[in-house]
Amino acid sequence: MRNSLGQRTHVRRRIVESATRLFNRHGFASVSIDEIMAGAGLTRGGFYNYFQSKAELYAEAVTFFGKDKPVANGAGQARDHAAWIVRAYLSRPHLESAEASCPLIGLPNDPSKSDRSVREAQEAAVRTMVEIFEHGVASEAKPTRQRALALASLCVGGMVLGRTIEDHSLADELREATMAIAHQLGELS
Amino acid sequence: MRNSLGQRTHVRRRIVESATRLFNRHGFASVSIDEIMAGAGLTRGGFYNYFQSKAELYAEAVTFFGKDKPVANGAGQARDHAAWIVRAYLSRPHLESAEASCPLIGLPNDPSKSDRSVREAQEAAVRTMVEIFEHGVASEAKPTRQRALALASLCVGGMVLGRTIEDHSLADELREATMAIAHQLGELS
DNA sequence: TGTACATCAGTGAACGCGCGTTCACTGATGTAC
DNA sequence: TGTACATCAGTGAACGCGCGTTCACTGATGTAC
Repeated sequence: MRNSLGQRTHVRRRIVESATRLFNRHGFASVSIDEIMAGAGLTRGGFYNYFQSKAELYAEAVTFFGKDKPVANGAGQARDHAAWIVRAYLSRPHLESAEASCPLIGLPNDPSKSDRSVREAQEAAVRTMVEIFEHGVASEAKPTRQRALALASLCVGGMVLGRTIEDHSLADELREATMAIAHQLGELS
Repeated sequence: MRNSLGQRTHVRRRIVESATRLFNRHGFASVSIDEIMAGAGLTRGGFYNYFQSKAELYAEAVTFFGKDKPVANGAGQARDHAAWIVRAYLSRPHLESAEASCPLIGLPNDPSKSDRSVREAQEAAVRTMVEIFEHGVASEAKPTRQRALALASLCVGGMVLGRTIEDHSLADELREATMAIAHQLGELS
């Protein structure tokens, strides 16, 4: 199975995609390399042909969070795009989705034990999120940065809490209350 | 060392206190029974004289979160007490403290893998927090419940993000922005 | 009061399991001739 | 075009470690007499 460079690149991307899906949903510690590789259609041992460690892959998966989102570029330039993002972020599909998710929701419990690269990637993800909100908040809503920071807290907090609640009606109530306040905050609607 | 019932109760409380401190700070998975027992001045093996499993202890430690806080009873009846709580919750000491913390900040990454009792305890902690805010929000700030739910999201989200950020100036900025918006939200200041 | 025995909180070694990581091997593909 | 060999992506067994849990043991305290 000696594959060309194109094959290698393709396989590598499949691993990163599988990892992104799993890490963003379950967090660093709760995902095994076995699961990641199975998700990419491979077996455990091949992992180290592509990455030096689990932490390196995690950092790579998280680093690009947001970077490739449509809202982060192009179509996302409109000043009210924060509204769109908040609605998507705090939507029921995002709450319940087993697929797409945000890495900030499943942050490792104890970042102090993590690699430097892991922490840097997480921090960069936070900055990216805040920047997206900062550019997306209505320009007349000042101070813009303060609101962007609070929006980040609201979105992440709402999802963290929502995911721990099994009672669907309470989870929905929390999600919708958070969304309503977030919209007020950004003067988004 | 055959101790009286009073001794047993005392030792048991020491274990729970040690566990609360560690779980609230680091989360369920990142704390070992060794560490908990060392924190109580004992060794590993004795743990099962007091608890059936790590999950049972975690549930007990989390269940009483907020129940014994001064803000939750007595002095906390004043209508603006949410202001006091929010300030304490989003304070720099709480962000940086290695001691006191809130179990909701270090929620296990993957609650779906946890015991039923663990999830129920977490859910109860969320409800407690929301209730405290609901009673503490200024009565003229309506809808009270919606604001209480959003406050919970803000507080937890702010701390989760703040704890992942190493850059102190960014962490402080986020903390303060979140606090400012929270105060506006509860019409608290 | 003193002695023998029973109890049981606490100890620390050991077990089992999951998982990150390593490694010897395989077999399909590419290259040399 | 066909054959022999080299490469290396992928495999799966094995290793090492951490940690939850179990268990045989110890030794201080309480009780019976």
